Amino acid sequence: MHCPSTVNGTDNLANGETGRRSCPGERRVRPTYTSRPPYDRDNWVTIVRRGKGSYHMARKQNTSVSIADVAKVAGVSAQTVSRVANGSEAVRPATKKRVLAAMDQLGYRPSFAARSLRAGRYHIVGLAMPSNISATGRRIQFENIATAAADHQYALTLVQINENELSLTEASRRMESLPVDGQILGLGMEPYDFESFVPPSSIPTVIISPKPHPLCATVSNDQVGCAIDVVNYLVDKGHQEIRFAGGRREAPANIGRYKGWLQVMHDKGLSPQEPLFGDWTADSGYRMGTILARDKSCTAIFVANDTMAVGVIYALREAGIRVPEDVSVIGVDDSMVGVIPRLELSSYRFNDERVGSVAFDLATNPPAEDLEMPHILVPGTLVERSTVVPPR
Amino acid sequence: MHCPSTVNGTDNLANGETGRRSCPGERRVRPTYTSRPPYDRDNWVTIVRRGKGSYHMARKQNTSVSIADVAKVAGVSAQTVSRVANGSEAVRPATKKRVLAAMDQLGYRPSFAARSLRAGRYHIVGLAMPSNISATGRRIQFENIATAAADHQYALTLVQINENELSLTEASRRMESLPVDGQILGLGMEPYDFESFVPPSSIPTVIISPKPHPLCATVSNDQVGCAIDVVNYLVDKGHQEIRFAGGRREAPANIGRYKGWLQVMHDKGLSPQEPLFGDWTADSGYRMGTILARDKSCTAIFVANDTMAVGVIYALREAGIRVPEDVSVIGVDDSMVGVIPRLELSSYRFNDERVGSVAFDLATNPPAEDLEMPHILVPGTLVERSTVVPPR
DNA sequence: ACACAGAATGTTAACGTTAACATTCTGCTA
DNA sequence: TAGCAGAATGTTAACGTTAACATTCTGTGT
Repeated sequence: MHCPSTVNGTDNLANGETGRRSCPGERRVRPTYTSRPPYDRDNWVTIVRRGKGSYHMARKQNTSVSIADVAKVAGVSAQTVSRVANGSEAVRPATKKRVLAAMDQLGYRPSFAARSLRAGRYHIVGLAMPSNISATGRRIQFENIATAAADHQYALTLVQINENELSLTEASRRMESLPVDGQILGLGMEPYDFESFVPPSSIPTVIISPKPHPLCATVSNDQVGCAIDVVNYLVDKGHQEIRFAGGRREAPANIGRYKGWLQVMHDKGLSPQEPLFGDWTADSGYRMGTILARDKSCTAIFVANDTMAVGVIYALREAGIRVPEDVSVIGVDDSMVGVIPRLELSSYRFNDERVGSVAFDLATNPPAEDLEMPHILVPGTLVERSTVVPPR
Repeated sequence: MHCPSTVNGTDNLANGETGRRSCPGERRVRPTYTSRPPYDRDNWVTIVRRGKGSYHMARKQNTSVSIADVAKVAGVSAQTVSRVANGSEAVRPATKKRVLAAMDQLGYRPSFAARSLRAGRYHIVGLAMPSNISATGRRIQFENIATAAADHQYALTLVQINENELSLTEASRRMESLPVDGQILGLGMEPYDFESFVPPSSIPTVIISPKPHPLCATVSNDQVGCAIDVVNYLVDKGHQEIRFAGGRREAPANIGRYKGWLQVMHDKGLSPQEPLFGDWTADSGYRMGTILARDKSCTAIFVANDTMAVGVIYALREAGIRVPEDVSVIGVDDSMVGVIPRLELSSYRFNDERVGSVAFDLATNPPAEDLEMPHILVPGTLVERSTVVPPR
């Protein structure tokens, strides 16, 4: 993803000896620019300051210092250095001091590769995700897995999967060549090889999926449960004509929410009207809203995410329908807090933190060989704000 | 971040032999639930299905298969296996076939640890970020670094830094014990040890920072340049009374944008009115909007991000001031596309992709020892939409 | 001063891979 | 059919670390 190299005249200043390309307008400035108020945009200067003594020296012996080097300098055996490095008790204070001094002097850092070669473990979990991490849900999931890992002193290694080829097999294959103790596959959409995927024997595998998999542990937000809770809530408030405004038809999350809505409507003996489907954006919500505005009998709308819910509300209000006085609206995700002033959108908040920690847990501490594969659905909670009231 | 263990009665089904805790409401369901329309929320079933032959077999010899095992089975030397594994030409097709068969049979995977111990490289870059990755800007940065890494066949390892102790030294220390060839430190706020930080000699280090650092390469979006472009644009449209509605006072991004605004106002001989500051949220924008609504001479407002710009616009409109007819408003980030229907907010879009690729590039292919430390500011582009027009 | 227990330190080997060199094949030429 | 070049394969050693065992200290009690 390098910038097209339309390098303009003044730009060559930024091309270092390494041959790095720069983009038009990109510039290097001298270290002091922030303290020079009359910021001069066209006067690009190349900085000259360099590291001092210690840093420069350290760079010299860049070619990794090994435990043997430290041992030689400290006048002890490699094993003793290892003991000091690992905080063993059985080292005389005087020796320890000598070793620490030698480490410091040489800038010794234990080699991750050598350590994990011995240990057979990495203390890292891998996460495979599609490239557009930003999409709500995915992003939050990612963040929470990262947090769970950090809580357990694990690092997280990310493998980006091309949006267009969501294949569990491919994701897993790439992960296998990386230093990970377990892998979490969060591909969002159901990948085409979901059924046929066989997890590698070498690393525990968890799939983030609302659908169970015969050979892998799976974790997910409980989409159906979410819809059940939301629709029950609306019914409890007294609503009977509850419409469903969904997201992308084939999205697993959308399907789950739709199913839950349908089920409760049936269970309660209510007649579900034609569901609508959008594409998760506010615009598609707006479009559905214009249609829903014509349904005079409808008193509540369950929208499959908050972004679309905003669109629905705009459309309703433009059509002269008040929310919540005339029609109640509830979304999913609880993602609109602090984004739109004076909009207190009722919503459903998933427990992404829990999903992350369960996924991490299953990936690093997999169930025993002969146990069944867990399929865990994590419930969220309904967030009451002000867009749902009893019908008039 | 485990769930408090108020495990209820029915819940113990979910407690596997591994002693894993489950949360109330969490459940395991049988694999077939999605195809069982009358979804029964209270009937939790534990799945029993297990892997078949091949999978089970593979699990057996879990304790990693080495190159020597493959060699033995294939009746060749380890070196030959290595050659096959690395796609060397110099292997007779018949031999290659035997080796591949042996690999397949045993489920051989080369050991990352051993390989990188030999190679001295990992093909992984490390990224240190504060825990709340979601914050606009940071998230996008993250995503773009991940993409840049993927483009170069690198994986990305994330180290989360506690929001409350943003220390470059600490971040770097943790990174040093991980398998990374280079590190990118993106701590957001300026960490307290920015000045005193000495990068490790072992791995190339890049800081994402609008301020240069004497010992490290630095990359950043050009905040000052952004403001300069935006304010010049407003001036070109004919605006003279241009107010600034900023974000968190001490945030580096906010400071840069403020400085750029101030500079252009001075350069153009315009008199800058008192700047306002919020906290990046729509609510704070709304608050600033109510104040700005009282300034009758102001014709344009430069808001330091889009979220606040939305708040400002709401407040203005509620005060009966039309946007853009009476007052033009422009934000930064271009983050509101598709979020609010019918709002076409003019904005400034940073080139985060470029920042990510430059950061990655500097981390994996650092400038030669005796070169000056680069400090690179990446410009963005102004996005004209419909909230800026010439003043009446 | 001597024996001895236990602490401190050292030695060896192994983790899995591959570069560099060594050896053995293969097919071809004279 | 010997000789040979070059292809195919094998052997050795090293990457940096640490578990397991071996050795050497140290101080204490006689």
